[in-house]
Amino acid sequence: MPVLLPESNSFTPMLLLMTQAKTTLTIRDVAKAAGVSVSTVSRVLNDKDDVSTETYEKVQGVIAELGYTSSLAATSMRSRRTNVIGILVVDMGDPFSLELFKGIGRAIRGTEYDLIVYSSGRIASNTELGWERRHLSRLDGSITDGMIVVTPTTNELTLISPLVAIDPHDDNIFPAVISSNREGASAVMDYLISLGHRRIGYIAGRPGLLSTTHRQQGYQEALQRAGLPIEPALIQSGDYTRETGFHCAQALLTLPDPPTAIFAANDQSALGVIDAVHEAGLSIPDDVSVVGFDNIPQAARAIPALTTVDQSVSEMGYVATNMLFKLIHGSSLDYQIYQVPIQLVIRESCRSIQ
Amino acid sequence: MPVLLPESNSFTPMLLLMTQAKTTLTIRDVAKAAGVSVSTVSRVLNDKDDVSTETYEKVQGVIAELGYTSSLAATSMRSRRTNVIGILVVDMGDPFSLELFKGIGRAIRGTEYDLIVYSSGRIASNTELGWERRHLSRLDGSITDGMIVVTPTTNELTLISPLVAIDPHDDNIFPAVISSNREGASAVMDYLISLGHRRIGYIAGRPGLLSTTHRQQGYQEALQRAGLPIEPALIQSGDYTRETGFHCAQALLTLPDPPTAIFAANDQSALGVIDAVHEAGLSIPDDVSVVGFDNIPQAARAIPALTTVDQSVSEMGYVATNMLFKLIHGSSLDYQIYQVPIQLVIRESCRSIQ
DNA sequence: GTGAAAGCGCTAACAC
DNA sequence: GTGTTAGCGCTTTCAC
Repeated sequence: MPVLLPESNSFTPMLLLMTQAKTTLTIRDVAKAAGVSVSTVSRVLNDKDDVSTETYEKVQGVIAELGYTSSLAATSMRSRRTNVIGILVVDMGDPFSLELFKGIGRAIRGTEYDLIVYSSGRIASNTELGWERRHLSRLDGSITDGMIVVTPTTNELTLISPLVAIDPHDDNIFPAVISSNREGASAVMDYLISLGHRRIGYIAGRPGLLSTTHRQQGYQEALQRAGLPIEPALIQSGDYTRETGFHCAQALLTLPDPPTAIFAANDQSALGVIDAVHEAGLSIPDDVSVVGFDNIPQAARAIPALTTVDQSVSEMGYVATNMLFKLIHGSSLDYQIYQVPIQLVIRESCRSIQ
Repeated sequence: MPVLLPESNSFTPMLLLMTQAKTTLTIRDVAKAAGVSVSTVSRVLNDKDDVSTETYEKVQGVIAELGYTSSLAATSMRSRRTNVIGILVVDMGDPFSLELFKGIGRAIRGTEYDLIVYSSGRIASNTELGWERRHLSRLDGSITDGMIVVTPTTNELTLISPLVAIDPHDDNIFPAVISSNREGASAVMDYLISLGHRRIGYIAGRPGLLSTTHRQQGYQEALQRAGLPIEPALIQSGDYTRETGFHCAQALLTLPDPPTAIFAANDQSALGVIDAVHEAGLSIPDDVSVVGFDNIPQAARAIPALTTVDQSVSEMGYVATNMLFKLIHGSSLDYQIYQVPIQLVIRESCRSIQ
């Protein structure tokens, strides 16, 4: 509900035009004001050492006085180095990206680098193959010194500056930071199995996503390692939503031989499981143990009294940024692929059987 | 803990160099390949109508084949219109910015605009006066068609393209989106007072922040409106943290005549209040009613069974973006200042007195 | 130590 | 309809 304040009556951008009147301040303006040539100003801007102290200070004074800043566009075009790193994301608002930003923000703080997050509104072009490549080349080699890309396919990317991929879904040739979906799911299963559970229900993620596949792989691998059977009836195909989690859990609970534990592939479906357990008049963990998995610590921890798997996506952002710094700087990497560790947050939602 | 995968042994950027070998693809390459002039390619790129269908398709074919994308830097420099809007934030990772991104992402989705979030790592320059201006002019008038700025001071900003300010702390002359801190706090108090509470404790925010001042104003105004006294003993100076919230609440609860309700200025201090109430062996709401305030719905709602004030920062981002679109498009604004509505989420944490 | 001038990739006159 | 050309603001030789 828009609140119209007094001053807002039929606003026309008058004031705005006033403040916009000023034309862009260029290096020529600074040169003119300082009584030197543009090249001298450029030298001062880039801290070249062949400028006399006297001139340097005079120019710096003028720059400060005028409040001049070089245009990113012009600088980018002319020189390789911009001190800007870029992040390419599909959707600015999704939790994964947001979590990533935290880590990237942390990594960049205190450095001399600036950060540009680039995201396109044209959804059509985002589903279309090759959008990453197109957006990438818009920044790469001009505005940014290096890029972090959150995209499933990196194979077809060709670029000029260093790149670090976040959770690539192909055999990528770039340095990358990857999730521990399989390992995390395995760890959950090992834990449940160690508690004595033998029949463990699984609520899978949205079909088609790699996280779904990997988490389910972890589930199955752990069973196999423990010599337990993989029962199709215990595996419900979910979609990472609470509603579906609810229905899947109901299906599991009404099985002739219901599982003693349920493992949900993300926080939302875990919530659905909790709903279903309560609706069935059962209690956690007395009747059934419940575990959830999530990328984002806060999401997982927001569910009280539920054992969860944390896997910090923000850590992925942090590591990726530091890898990129190294690449830009020309140093060799400590690892080409970094797998973020997982953490099992154990609460009272699981009960030991016997 | 870094996980070194097999392929990561002493990695040197060999592969990378290979993929980086390709030099930037320019408009000239496309022109050459299509057998036309650069201006024709430019015309095709910008969908000018004076190109023959034949030529148009030939050029488009080459563009697609080569995977060419125009350089943002070059385009920005030459033409006013880039179809990119920029957001300037101090800290990429703070909850306020992240929440804003959600709304901005939502607003931009499906439009023809791209989004650039700009943030600087140089913390020193961020505390320094005028950083906004410097960063702004780096993008403004070159890369972006308009900007959204999250900064307390907007007075000294001069720019070329439209600007929308988020929660400016000065008498700004730009279109802005502002918080409802005062109104929200007032609404909470009206609610508590309507329940019959007369002695309401307040845990203030971090001194120096405008949100702190405004929320406290709301607290005091509501008391005055109701003809109730403002008792200094009931107002604790907090800092938006859980720990301080805890200590402040303890102080309130051990008063000779303790309040029947406590209003915490944010979600964290509300958590501290809950801790203190429980530690004192008291219960909510039987012994004391508790309310929390927060900008971010999720934060406030994450506290179970606590009445909270929501004020969606993401909504601020959404509205700001749409205001900016209008400005860029040259349309007049519906309002120059938009105040985001607040919402009281009432749960069982408050008890009616008498 | 400083200036003049070329040109980065692109767009927008202006020719033809 | 299409090509030629002059810059946008900047960095970087190359003179002086």
